[in-house]
Amino acid sequence: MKELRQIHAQMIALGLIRYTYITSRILAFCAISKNGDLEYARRIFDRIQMPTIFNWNAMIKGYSRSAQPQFGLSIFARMRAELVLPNMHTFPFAIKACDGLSSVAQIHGQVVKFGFDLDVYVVSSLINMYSKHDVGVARQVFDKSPNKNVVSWTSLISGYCVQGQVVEARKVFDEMPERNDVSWSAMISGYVQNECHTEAIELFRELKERALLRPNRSVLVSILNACAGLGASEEGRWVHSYIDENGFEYGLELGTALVDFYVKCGCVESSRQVFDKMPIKDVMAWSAMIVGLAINGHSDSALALFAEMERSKTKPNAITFVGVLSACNHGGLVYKGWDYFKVMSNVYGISPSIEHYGCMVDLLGRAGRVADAEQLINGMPMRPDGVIWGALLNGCLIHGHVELGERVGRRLIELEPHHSGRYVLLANMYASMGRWEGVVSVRKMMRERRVTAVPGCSFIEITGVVHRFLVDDKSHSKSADVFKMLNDLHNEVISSNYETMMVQAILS
DNA sequence: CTAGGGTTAG
Repeated sequence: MKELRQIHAQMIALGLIRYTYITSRILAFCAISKNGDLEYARRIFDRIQMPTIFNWNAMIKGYSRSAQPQFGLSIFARMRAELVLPNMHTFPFAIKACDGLSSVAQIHGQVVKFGFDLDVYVVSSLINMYSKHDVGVARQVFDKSPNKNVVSWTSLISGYCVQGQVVEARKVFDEMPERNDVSWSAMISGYVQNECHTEAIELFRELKERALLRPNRSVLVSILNACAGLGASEEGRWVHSYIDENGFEYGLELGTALVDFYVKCGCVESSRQVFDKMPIKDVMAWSAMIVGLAINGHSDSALALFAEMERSKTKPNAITFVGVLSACNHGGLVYKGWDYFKVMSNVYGISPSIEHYGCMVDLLGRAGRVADAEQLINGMPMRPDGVIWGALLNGCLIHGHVELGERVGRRLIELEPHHSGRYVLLANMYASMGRWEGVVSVRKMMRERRVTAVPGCSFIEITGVVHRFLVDDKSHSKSADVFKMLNDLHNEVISSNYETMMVQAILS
């Protein structure tokens, strides 16, 4: 871009600017290229007296992929006001610049008016844009269109997926006459976006077995997502070796997806190895690693990595601070947590979200500072949700603040009357204080409201077999060994003066 | 003379 500006300046100096063809090429590069400069393109564009359709299209395209696609529409409107005729290249980007259902419909009118409603490119753009707002309309356009190709089919799939209609999407996927890597990718990532992780992995296995297509990067990213959601470490590790064997680079998306996958499976070392190998790291990559260290209990490493991130001049965002604050939370670092909470808004201008408040309430509550936590909640700019009150109640439970706990617990139950865990927490608090009449009243309320406690369960995958454990579950073939191990661990914790350690952690 | 659509991380 720097070189281009120099060339452009020389052209102006030499009077070559009247060679409109070259100016057009420069304009197009600035507007469209990934390392271009849309503002600069706009300045060139504004000085052209009679822009050609090529110039107009370049500007519309540039804006349509920018942060303000609406400007693309206003360029299109200006173009029409100057009575310039659009061509087939104009519409895909004018459509992409639409921000709502009504603007799509208006552009659709223009498409019909100029007779481009048979063009596959234009039609699939329309289907894609309609499906973001109303997949029914997208379907109508699709059904009416005589020229369908793999792209229009794929647009319809992602449309259904965006609307949460995965079953419909799958029907379309099964019906389509031919599929390419993007269609597979759209269907698999659609499953993942709708939390249908198992279906995503099944479809991925089908793709592998058919061996028609090599999974592309976006498929791999989506599958890693699914593996992360399921804790399917075997499948994810397979993907990792596939990535290495096939020479895929640890780019931002794929690298971050790998980091996140390992983090969610609790393999902090593997995730750190991938992270360290990533040649370029952006906010998301740093955040994934920091959050990962934090949720796996490596508070010090998480905070050290945050310091490193600051040194690398990568600007942290709201998610980064979720990681930083939860690191403080897991490490019991109350004062540091407060400091970071202030740094977040004062230094980085990030206003705390409900998640950040959740971390702080949790942190204060666990440290026994329930009054401070309550004060923080009262000062929140947004309405506290169940997570916030739950964190406070948990603090009350740990530190025996029965009056506040009771108040919060009752409030929480009214806020989420069908959430069994809230009743259980309150009942546990009564039980811990020996207030059995309280326990009985909570149990009674649950019975009357027909709220049943969902037993907590956890999964672990060992050599491809998933083992499931419920509370007090003795059905597993090795359950005697499991309970013996638990008992040994419990005794070890008791004898190693665990409480003193906790108090030190909280006071540090 | 130049150019167009669908998938992709925290």
